[in-house]
Amino acid sequence: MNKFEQLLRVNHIKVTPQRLRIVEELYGHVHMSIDELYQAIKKKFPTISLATIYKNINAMIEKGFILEVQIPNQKSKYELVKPSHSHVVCQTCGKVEDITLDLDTIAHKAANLTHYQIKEEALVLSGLCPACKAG
Amino acid sequence: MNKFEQLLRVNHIKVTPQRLRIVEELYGHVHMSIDELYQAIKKKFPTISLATIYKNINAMIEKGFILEVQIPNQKSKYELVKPSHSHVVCQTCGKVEDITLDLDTIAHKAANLTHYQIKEEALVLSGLCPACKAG
DNA sequence: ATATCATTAGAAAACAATTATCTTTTAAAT
DNA sequence: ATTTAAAAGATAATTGTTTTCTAATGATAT
Ligand SMILES: [Mn+2]
Ligand SMILES: [Mn+2]
Ligand SMILES: [Zn+2]
Ligand SMILES: [Zn+2]
Repeated sequence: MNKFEQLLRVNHIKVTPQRLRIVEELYGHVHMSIDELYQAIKKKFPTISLATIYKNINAMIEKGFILEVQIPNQKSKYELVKPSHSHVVCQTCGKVEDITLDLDTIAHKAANLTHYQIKEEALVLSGLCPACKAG
Repeated sequence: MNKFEQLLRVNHIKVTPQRLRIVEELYGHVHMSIDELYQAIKKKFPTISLATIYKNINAMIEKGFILEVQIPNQKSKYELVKPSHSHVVCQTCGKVEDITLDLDTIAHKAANLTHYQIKEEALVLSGLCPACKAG
């Protein structure tokens, strides 16, 4: 049993070929929008329905092993859950990359200032990637 | 000439009663979704069209004096541009608050790690507000 | 103040994104 | 192998956003 099949079983979600391809795609591409997923999966799975993508993405978010990443001026991307991290986005070419930054200090400061109990942090930094900066 | 009228003129956008109400509402409520704006403005302006809200919000974003704030599990909110700041959101009641945090260190670290030129930062912290934490 | 012109508001239609419904198929447990 | 609940796929319905068109209005010049 491969790791993607395991991922689905561990999360008590039935293993189907469509779901396996979704997690395989996300593993390979890291961040994908609904439509990017749909287009990618259609190549090997021409009959898949867009509704299947939506339903499964929502189910997987519900189960907690994939995550929505909101990006300014783009459709949301989805990714497999992994250790908490932030994102940098290129305003020119749209590329999205992971970056690990320690937000603990910031989060504590925020908790002290607002008296909120902070549970999640979402940081997106936008700018120019090395390629677009040069070109 | 009041400050809202000025805000529109300074940004080279024609002053209309509908636009004045939009910026007045945003000034009063700080963060509002399209629909919250629509409902609020309809009270004093029953004939306003939803398309007018959309068109004006987009125009004002274009001009650069209002800003979209993306929030997990909520529709985007819009606010008048003011000094850069972050947001805390209550996962229970949905309340959104401003918080001023210094992200410069983080942004520089990110620039060094990724070689991106960072131009904007969007940080949203989610958790429980004091009221929901207690109740 | 009035006339002019470009822009905007409003209404409706068009378009896009997402969710719900229904039937057939399929995964997995017995 | 049989059974059963869940999922896929197709489609319709819903929701969200943009476009189009015409009448109204704000800005500018007279
Ligand atoms: Mn990521
Ligand atoms: Mn704000
Ligand atoms: Zn780039
Ligand atoms: Zn709350």
